[in-house]
Amino acid sequence: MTAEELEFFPAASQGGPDYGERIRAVFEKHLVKQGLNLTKQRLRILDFLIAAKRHLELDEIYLALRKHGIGRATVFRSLKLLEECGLVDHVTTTKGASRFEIKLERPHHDHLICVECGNIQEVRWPQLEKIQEETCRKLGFAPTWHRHEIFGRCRRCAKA
Amino acid sequence: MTAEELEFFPAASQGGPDYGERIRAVFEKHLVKQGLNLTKQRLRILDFLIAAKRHLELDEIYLALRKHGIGRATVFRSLKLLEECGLVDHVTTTKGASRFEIKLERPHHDHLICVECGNIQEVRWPQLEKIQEETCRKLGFAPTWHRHEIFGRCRRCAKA
DNA sequence: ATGGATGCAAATGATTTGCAGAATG
DNA sequence: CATTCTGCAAATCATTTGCATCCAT
Repeated sequence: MTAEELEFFPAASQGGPDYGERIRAVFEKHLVKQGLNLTKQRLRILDFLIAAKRHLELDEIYLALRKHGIGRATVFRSLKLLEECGLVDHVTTTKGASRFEIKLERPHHDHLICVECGNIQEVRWPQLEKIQEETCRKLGFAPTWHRHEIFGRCRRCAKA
Repeated sequence: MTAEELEFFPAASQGGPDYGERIRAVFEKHLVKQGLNLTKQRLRILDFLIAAKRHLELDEIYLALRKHGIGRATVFRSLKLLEECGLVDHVTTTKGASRFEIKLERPHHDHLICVECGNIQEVRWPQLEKIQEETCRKLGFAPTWHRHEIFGRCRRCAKA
């Protein structure tokens, strides 16, 4: 396994200059195309996700923003819109709620999920992706997305 | 990718002589150890899973067996027991209910799930397993289980 | 004005649990 | 007899929707 084949990176690796602007532009474009509006609630939810730089549960977002009068349903519907335009992805955890993250300009990655502390570590496996694609092609299976999650105990929790 | 690296097999590849007997033996042993009993309901549920040779939803089992007076809760609790002793595994599908399958003596495999017809195709990726293990070791992550599912349209549905 | 957007509360759907009676060893 | 089991119904919990109202254009 070489360095190209295996790359780790923190969720915070996203960014660069004007990252937030680019994200908002994609969102607005999507909304306009659908005849929808970029409301302040939607913007606030998106900004919160960008700032978090990690996987958030719907309720984490809701609890943080309800002081601004934003309801759970709005968070839910905004996340849906954000997924529709490819800005956001979600991870279905074993038990409990899904976790959402910004994915624009972030390479595809898989997740190591600590069942102890809930922390999610990301890992890139370009080689695995290649094998998957080849397999699907051979089988005539047309993949739209995949989920590859390893559950266990992270370094810190494994020691404790 | 060689033949050893990539192996497909139908869910019905399980079996061989006395397969059902071996499964029942594992179950009974587990129950006895816990001071529990191998009741006729539990046996019926297990047998139904063995006979099915495919991924079943809890409700499929329930609907098939309720004519024998078996309740949903019993199916639920039996599946839990069967997972505890390693006889059964479940796949969390995108939407809807989990699907359960017998796993005794079946090699680990991943799933290609058709979002159109719900069919689940299985695939073995020994090479991928190896890479995963190595990565976890490097990161000090102690894996307990993983889930690797590709969603898309199967050959038949992709054509239609 | 008109259509989209929001928040609330209630519906949904899968999963899980409490409990009283039945079955088991 | 002392537990364990079971089925029912009801509780949970995340997710989703209906609806009256609010807001932006």
